[in-house]
Amino acid sequence: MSLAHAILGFLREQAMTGYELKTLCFDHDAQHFWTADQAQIYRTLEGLEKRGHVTSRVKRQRSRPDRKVYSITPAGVEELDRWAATPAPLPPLRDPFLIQLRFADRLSDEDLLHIVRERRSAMQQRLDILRARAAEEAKGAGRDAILHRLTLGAAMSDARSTIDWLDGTLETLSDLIEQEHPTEPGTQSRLFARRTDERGSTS
Amino acid sequence: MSLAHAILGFLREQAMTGYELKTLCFDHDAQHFWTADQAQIYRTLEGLEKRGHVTSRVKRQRSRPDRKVYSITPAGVEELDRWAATPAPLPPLRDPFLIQLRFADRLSDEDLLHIVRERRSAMQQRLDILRARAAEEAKGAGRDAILHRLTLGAAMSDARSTIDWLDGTLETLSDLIEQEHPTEPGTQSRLFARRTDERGSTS
DNA sequence: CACAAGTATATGTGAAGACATATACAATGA
DNA sequence: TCATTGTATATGTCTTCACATATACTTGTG
Repeated sequence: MSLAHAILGFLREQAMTGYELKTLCFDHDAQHFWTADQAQIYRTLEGLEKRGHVTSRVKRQRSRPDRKVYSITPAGVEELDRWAATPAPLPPLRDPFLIQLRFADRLSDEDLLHIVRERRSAMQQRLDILRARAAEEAKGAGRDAILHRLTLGAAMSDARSTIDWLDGTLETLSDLIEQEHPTEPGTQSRLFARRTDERGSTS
Repeated sequence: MSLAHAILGFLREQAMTGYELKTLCFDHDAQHFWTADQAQIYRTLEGLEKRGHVTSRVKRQRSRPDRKVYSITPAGVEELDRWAATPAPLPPLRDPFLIQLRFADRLSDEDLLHIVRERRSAMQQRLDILRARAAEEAKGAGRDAILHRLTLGAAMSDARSTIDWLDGTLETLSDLIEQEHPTEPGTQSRLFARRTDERGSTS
């Protein structure tokens, strides 16, 4: 269970509540490699406590709901290290967009180009966000900081290469469409308008 | 539900049984963009039949279990086209390996390099398989064939860029380790042995 | 001859994830 | 003052996916 180990990882850095794990860790730090639901986090914490990988103590608060602060146990640390050193199988290839593309032969030219362009723009947006985060966290030469930066780099490299592939795909498809029903010069439709920028935020 | 639409796509090309969908389609054609369990396929077919997107008729066989051949209905075709033209949200970034890397700061140098190298080799293997498939199916200039090749290209481009990132990561980590505890010339450990090939099958 | 592999469908079960909703109170802002 | 936002935990339910197992007959292999 990956989520459990991600939680152990964050708790090893600092004891925290479920709420903090969600808002500080999963919504920011881990955003580019693991996203998690609030409900899932709480239920996973329960499970970890049952297994003795974490412990909790409740802190009373007058003005707010009580905080249940979770700490990692030695058994939890051991489990995390064991898991982190065990090569995991590759995640299965599974992308709904590629299903769409695979079976897009009956789509109109407009719809076909549209879904690819939308995909590109969504990817560009993701890349922009990643770049912003990378710029923020550019400091630190310790092992931690370097590992953290490497994971960000993985996400960025992935987004970047996907965008490149989408651009190639767009060209292939444009050529195909043009070839299927050639237009006279001057009659060229807006469909084939070239992108104006290659890398910048397309927003 | 992506699986349902993938099934509709294959059935639009040809009426088939659940068994054929599994062995001919999902284990081969769709291997690089959607994998599916046999049980899932059968249950999804049931659901599609209830919704009127497919119909089935049973063919008696003396020597073998009966075949239940599924065909797509007009409603199914409509649903598929509608779905294929609707831009889907990006799949969430979620990779257990990046969790491992993010929290690998307490791993030994050996373990750290080991999981990255293992990952590289698994990716290389995936890429080799994809290349073999691309070589087999290099024919065809129709829309179908081109779209199919594009999806293969997506998977290959992804694997390739991941390998590049892993190579960069390996260098970063080697440098880091060397810097943390420098070795005298001649004492250099096997840890830092360079890869012998960049792109070929590392097997 | 025994055993494995291929053809074919189906069910049981459990984990993981997605989404909604309940509770409770404080501070902030329109 | 009324509504929203933030802090904080918890439960319910549904879908998707993964893994195991049952059934049944045939063909090929050692």
